[in-house]
Amino acid sequence: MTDTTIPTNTIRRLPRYYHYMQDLVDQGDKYVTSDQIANYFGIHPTQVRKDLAFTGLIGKPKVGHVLQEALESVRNFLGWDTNSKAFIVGAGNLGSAIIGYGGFDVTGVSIVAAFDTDPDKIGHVINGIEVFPMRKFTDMALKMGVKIGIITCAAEAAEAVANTMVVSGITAIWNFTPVKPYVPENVIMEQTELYSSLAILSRRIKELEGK
Amino acid sequence: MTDTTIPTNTIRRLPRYYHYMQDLVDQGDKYVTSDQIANYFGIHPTQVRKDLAFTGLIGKPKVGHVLQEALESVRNFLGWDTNSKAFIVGAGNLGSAIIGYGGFDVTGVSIVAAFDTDPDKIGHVINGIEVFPMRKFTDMALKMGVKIGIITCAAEAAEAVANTMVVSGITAIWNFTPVKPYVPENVIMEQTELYSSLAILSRRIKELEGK
DNA sequence: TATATATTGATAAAAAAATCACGTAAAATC
DNA sequence: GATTTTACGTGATTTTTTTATCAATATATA
Repeated sequence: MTDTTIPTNTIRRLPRYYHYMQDLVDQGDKYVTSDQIANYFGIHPTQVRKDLAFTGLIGKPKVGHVLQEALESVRNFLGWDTNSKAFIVGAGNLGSAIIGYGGFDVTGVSIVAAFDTDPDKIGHVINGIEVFPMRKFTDMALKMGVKIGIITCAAEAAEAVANTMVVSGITAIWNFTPVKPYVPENVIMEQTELYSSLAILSRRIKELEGK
Repeated sequence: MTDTTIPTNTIRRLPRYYHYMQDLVDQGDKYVTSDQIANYFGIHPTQVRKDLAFTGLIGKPKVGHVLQEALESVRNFLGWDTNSKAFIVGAGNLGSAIIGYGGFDVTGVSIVAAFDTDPDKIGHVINGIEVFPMRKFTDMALKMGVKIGIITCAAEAAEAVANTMVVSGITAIWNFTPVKPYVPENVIMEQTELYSSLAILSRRIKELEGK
């Protein structure tokens, strides 16, 4: 319906609201106001309203939002209400951490198989997920209709892995390497660079010291 | 000198440029142009110029930048030229992944000790880093003058851990939990939420399907 | 039932970020 | 040596994002 693209920042903030609202439910609350959320995160109430409005949520004056409705609305908006399978390539430390993270359950994404080229890793089971040889990727992905691929291998291999993913019908890639693999336009790529966060930290420290 | 605050987005992009430029060096190049970087990342050349200008770098028309100079300039700007120690709290999957990541070397940050409350984890050595009981945190941090803290424990413990960090002289916190602990203003906090990335992915998939 | 209050959604204003456009400088070519 | 080309830096412009304002409305209270 809405043809406007959703700001990435909005999408980034919503999971936080979600988590906070879940906490409120757990402690027995039934309602939440935008001001409450804004206050908790130290951001502007109007921003929270705008963000929530994107999900189609409408609140009641003087009351705010019914938590259950709000949670559902965000869940639905983010696509967390449909289950989808993911393959992960790279069963090293980072891969294992992602596999074992557990926190993704709520997003409806479940990692169903891991892949690696290292013979020492193949055959192992991490948190219930088996590690298969990389050459089986395409076959299995096509057969199982997997659409999400996670890249946690070494940077040098990322380009090749991304290529394999594309030809295997993967339409969304979550890439943890600092490399930016070339993929067709219709493939969604989300890059999480661990050291860009560290960069912000060390830069801010430097700024502080300069004062 | 410059009293203007640096846009976070600039700081986030610079490590990517850095990595790309490092690759160019590795393949024997001596120079790089903004257009080259922009082209590689699919962004606007002016943006690259502006970003690099923040680091104080000035290029030569028709040539671009000497790679070695550019790398050094970025490194210096990001504070990657000074070594600093970090403590990590939570030696589970994610913590182990961060400890074993290795990619942080270039940033000058080195993780020197891990902490946990789980007796099963205490005493273990992960990638050369020993896991200490949490109660030793403050003592060790003060003694070693550690300024960076990384939180990879369970969300429920994050608030308490952050408090401990603050009283232990930590001035910069990298938080992987979805909780937003309260810290004094002078403490820098950088939040990496793994599932906010996943949120973007599943939302974009949904948008695509809607078309 | 009337009035006060809190919180909403919508719209306007401000701020920030990204892009464009232009003049300039170094190298390459003629 | 003159001309062309390429890439630079920077100020102006556009776009996007965030913040402020305000009328409307549901609840609580008198």
